[in-house]
Order: sequence, then structure tokens, then C-alpha cells
Amino acid sequence: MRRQRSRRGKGSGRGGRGRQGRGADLREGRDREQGEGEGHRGRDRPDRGTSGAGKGEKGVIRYTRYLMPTTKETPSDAEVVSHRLMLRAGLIRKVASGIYTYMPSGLRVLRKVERILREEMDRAGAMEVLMPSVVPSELWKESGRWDAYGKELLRFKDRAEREFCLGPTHEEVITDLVRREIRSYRQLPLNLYQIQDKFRDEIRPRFGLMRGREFFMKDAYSFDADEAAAAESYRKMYEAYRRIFRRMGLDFRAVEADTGSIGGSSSHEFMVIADSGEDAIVSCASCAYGANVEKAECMPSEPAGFAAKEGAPRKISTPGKRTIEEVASFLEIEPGMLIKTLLFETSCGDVAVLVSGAHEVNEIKVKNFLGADWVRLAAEERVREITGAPSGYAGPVGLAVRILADHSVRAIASGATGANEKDAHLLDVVPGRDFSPDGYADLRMVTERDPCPRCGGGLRFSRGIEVGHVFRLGTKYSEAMRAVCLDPDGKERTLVMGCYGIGVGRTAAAAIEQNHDEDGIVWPISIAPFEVAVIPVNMKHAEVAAAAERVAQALDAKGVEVFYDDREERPGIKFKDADLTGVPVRVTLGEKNVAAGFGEIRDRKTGETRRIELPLLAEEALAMVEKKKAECAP
RNA sequence: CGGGACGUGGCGCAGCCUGGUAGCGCAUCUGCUUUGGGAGCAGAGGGCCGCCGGUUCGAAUCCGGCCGUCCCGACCA
Repeated sequence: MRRQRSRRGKGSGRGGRGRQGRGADLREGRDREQGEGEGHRGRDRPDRGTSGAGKGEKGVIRYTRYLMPTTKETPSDAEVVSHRLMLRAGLIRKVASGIYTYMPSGLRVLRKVERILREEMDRAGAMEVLMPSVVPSELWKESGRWDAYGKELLRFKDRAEREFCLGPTHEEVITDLVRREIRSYRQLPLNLYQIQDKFRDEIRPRFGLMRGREFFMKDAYSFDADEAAAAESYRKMYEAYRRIFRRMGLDFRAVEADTGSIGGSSSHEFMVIADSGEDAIVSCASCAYGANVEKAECMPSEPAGFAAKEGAPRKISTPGKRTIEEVASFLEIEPGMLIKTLLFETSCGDVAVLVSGAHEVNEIKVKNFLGADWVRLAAEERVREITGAPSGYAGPVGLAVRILADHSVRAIASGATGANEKDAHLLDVVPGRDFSPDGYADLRMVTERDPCPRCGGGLRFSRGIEVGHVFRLGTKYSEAMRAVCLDPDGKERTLVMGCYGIGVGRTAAAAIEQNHDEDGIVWPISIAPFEVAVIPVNMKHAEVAAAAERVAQALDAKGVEVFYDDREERPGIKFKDADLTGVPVRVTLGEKNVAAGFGEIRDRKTGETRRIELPLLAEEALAMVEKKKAECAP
């Protein structure tokens, strides 16, 4: 891996901006030319410092020999900023829906993210392994997920008709490994991780790397002899994750989350705060509580005092009024006085869920309360079958299915409901008298008006991108797959597991969502493809080109990752590209400045520009790089 | 999988309604000029109009099927 002169020539492609990678047929001839060109242009230096700088190619990277096809126009199929900018900056190219090629500079970003992941995982005591992406079905059948996981699991057969899948996650493989290798509590705790290519046949891939089908994930798995030790392993990972995202310069939040199909007792998601995020999260303004809205707990409302009217519910005609808003305004009552009745089909049978008209049902809470594999809102047809009326007129009075009520219903002393009859509602319906739910529970979505479930403080809502997720798995997999060890008393104990994921490409995409402006990406330096862009304003001007070359070489010698725009392009194009690709520091050499013995340093983020004497240029740029790196301290 | 839309040089689009020579901008190549925020002039190359079938003297255009892609909903790093 050391002597890579020739490989570099090959890998860097050639040429001008906007080069469309398709012309692979041109490669061979080009290589030969380059081999020669490199002699006098590349000028090998023997003492290439490995210090500080990134990995991969060492030495000054020249635009004319690098494949970084930038585009002025946005491809029409890119919706979110990160996707658009990744395409425009030449970081990725699409191969199929949700499947991408990482271009040279895009790969550099991924490698930087990976490097931080490795450093922090190692630091936290985890060991790196690499599992296969092709996994035999037996393991998945053993855990029960072969049937439970659904179509996202891409399955296929080999020539001998044996079933396999492309691993979307690796609990089964790692548990199989550990049960074979671990005998004693003395070998614990154990934490193994990998950075590997995953495949999930997503129902709807979208947003570029944000939700691809093939993607790189860092996944770690911890094994402990008991719950207390497992909790400690979980805590360590939680801390490592905080360090990781701080080092990437990201504004993030760790929130309580639903465990979904991975399972386990509890989990936290690491959310990068961004308006374009797919998840909504709440956080307390006064304490540390934060949660995904899917998970956020709602305090039970106080039961209303008994002001219930005597007698029975009254049926009234409400022609064409189906929605809460329509009915409430028609009856001239607050939506909160309506008892909303939603019918669900679930793996445990049909269920009616009641919630105050001022609230929304949280399907995940319903699913978890029932312990169901799936729940879904009943289709119009099914609603008719159950209630005898079109949707919009369902009510709990006289319903023949299981009825679950949210705590908010308890607060309604006397409310209005559907009459299970077209164009009719019931007034003066009293919970407990006119119908009796099979149970009360927290089944609704939080709102801005809800107090923090921990301290009673106010809740704030924001949107986030889930870049990491840590789970306390408990014994879900170890029990199903009999992963055990002997404790000090010689007794067999089921291993207690945890699992911890981070999406590599997704993290890079999230960084862009959070760090960009109208001109392009503004990379945090810790994950930028390059640290400094050197731009000679006019390559045909000998002194300018020579000064640029010197600065580039000097920075490289100091271990800085330099991108040298040696194209014979107009300055405007180079500036636009430098901004677009988001290199944190820009060094500009212009004719007048160079003639006067000066160069310029510009901060991509602030736009702040300083005029510096040529002999000090490299040093100043280095200082700026160091300063930015320091800002990404853990 | 349901709902919506789109597929025309590398990229962004027009043309389709009303069938008859495939067009524009950007990019690419050559030359000259230009050189501090996506230059100007002159010239050049490049398109199975997604695929298959049908209608027609004739299909990018009309009809049918398929494939692909994107957007909106339920899953997840």
C-alpha cells in the first residue's frame, strides 16, 4: 500500500471539469500520457509526511488529474440539499434507485467519517471485525426474523438452491460467532464492531445517501454476563457516540426512541438537527429529556370531575360531517370534547382506539401496547363492516371490537362520538357509563402543550436526521440462538446484548444538510474531502502558477490535504467550484497580489479574507486548518 | 404496495395536444481573444426520442403493454 505512484495516476482520471465519467474507453491512452506528464509536473518528493493528514492519496491533488465532475445545473431527480450538492459537487453518482457509486472525493469523505468511527470505537474498547454481507437463511430462521423482517430483506438462492439474504444488519451473524467462541464470563465484556456494506430493499429509497438501499454502516454489538454490565457497555457506547458526532462538528441530540424491528428494551437515537430531517423530536427546555415523537410519553390527563349529565346519550343528525373539525364546528363544541374513534386492523385482530378530538393516535404506542407485529388503520371497507357506517361516524357505544382508550378520553366527562350510523353522532356520551374501554393507556402523540414527562417543563419540537441508534437488546437474540456463558458459580447465563449503529453515508449527508449555504457545501474540516484549496487565478501567468505550486507543495509537506486547482479555467469557475465542493480553507493567488508579494486566505464558512505575504501563506493556512480542527474537538 | 408525474445528445429542457427534415441552453473538442465570482467570437462532434408491439403511406408525436426514475403515504442507519 505504500508505493502507489502508478495507481494514483490511474485513479485520478483526468481532466477538465464537467468530465462525464462514462468515457472509460479513453482511459488507457490517457494513462500513458499521464505517466510521462507526471515526471515533470508531479515531481516526486521522497519525504512525504504522514503526519496529521488524511489517508488515501498523499501529495498534492491536482484538479486536472482528478475526477471530480462538478455541475452547474441540478439533476432533476434530486430533492433535498444534501443529495443535490453531493451530485453537483461530484461526490456521488447514481447507479440504480438507492444505489450509488462514491466518486474519489466522496469516498474521501466516507473514509474520514469511518476513521473517526474507528478511533472512537477502539477507544471505547470495541474490536473491529468484518462479517460477510451474504448470510445464510438458517441464522435468520433461528432468530425468527426470516419471517418477521419482511420484504426489505433481499433474499436469493445459490446454485445449490440454498437460501441466503443480503445482510441488512448482523445480530444473527455476530451472535452465532460469539456463542461458538465465548465460554466464560471472564471473556466478557466483549464488544465487536464492523464497518460494512449493508443492503435493505427499502420500499422507497430517497434523498440520495440519506435513504439508500445499499449503504455503509458501522454496527457494533456488545455482550455481557448480566444486565448491570450490559448497562455499562451501553453507557460507554452512548458516550462514544457523543464524542463521534462532536468530532464531526455536528449539532445533534440523543433522544429516547422506539426499538422497531431490531427489538430490545430501550434505545436512543442520535439525531442531527435539521429542518429537512425525516423525524420529529421533542426535547425539554429545562431538563435533559428528549425523545422521538414516536416514543415521547404523554402524562395522563386528570379524570374530570363528574359533571356528567343524567340519562342516556342523545343522537343528533350531522349530515356530511365526518372530520373532527367539521363535527366540532357543527355542534359548536371544542374538538377536545369529541371522542375520536379510530379502527385498526392488527396482527391481534381488530381494535378501536379512542382519543380526545384534540389529539392524534400514535400507532407505534398502539402497536407496543398490544404487543402486535403490525397495526394499520382499517380501510374504508373494513370500517363499514365493523361499525356499519362509513368512516367518520365511528363511536365506541355498542361497538363489538376490543376498545382501547387514551388517557385523554378519561378527561372527557361527557363528550360527543360517532353513532356508528351514517350522518349521525351521539351527544352526552359518558365514558364508563355508555361504554367501557378494555383499557386506558398512553396512546397519543405529544403536542406542544404537553408538559415534559420527567420534570413538567415545556417541550420544544424540532426535526432531526437519525444518524445513529443504540439499543439495549437484552436477551432477544442470545436466547433465541442460545448464546450463553458460565458465571463464577459455574451456572449457565444467557448473554445480555446491545447493538449500536451509525450510518456512514447518512452522517455525511446530514453534515451537508446542516452545513451549507447558497453557494454549496460548507464541510466541517474533520470530514471535508480536502482541507485547503489552492487557486491560481490564471495558470498562464507564470509567477502566479509558480507561487501556487509552491504554496501547495509547502502545505502538503506540512501534512495538509491540498486540492490544487491547476486548470486553465477562468477564476469565476474555480471560485464557484471551490465554494460548491466546500473545502474549508481557500488560498488564492492573483496576478496583482503575487506581483506585490502577497496571497490570500479565505474562510469558506465566514467568507472572511486575509491578505498575507507569500512566504507566510502556507503557515497561515496551516494555522487556520489547525484552528478549525480544534473546533471539532470531542 | 397504493396515489401522482416523468423518460428526447453528458446535464437541464422544448417539440407531442393538431403525425411529415429532431431543436435550444449548458457541457465537450479546435482556433483566436479574455483572466478576481460559472467569458466572447468562429467552427466541430455527439441523439436506438426508455423498450416491445399496434394504428398509419409515414410515429418522438396517437393507442396498448412492459421497464426505469422521481415525488406523496406505511419502514429504518
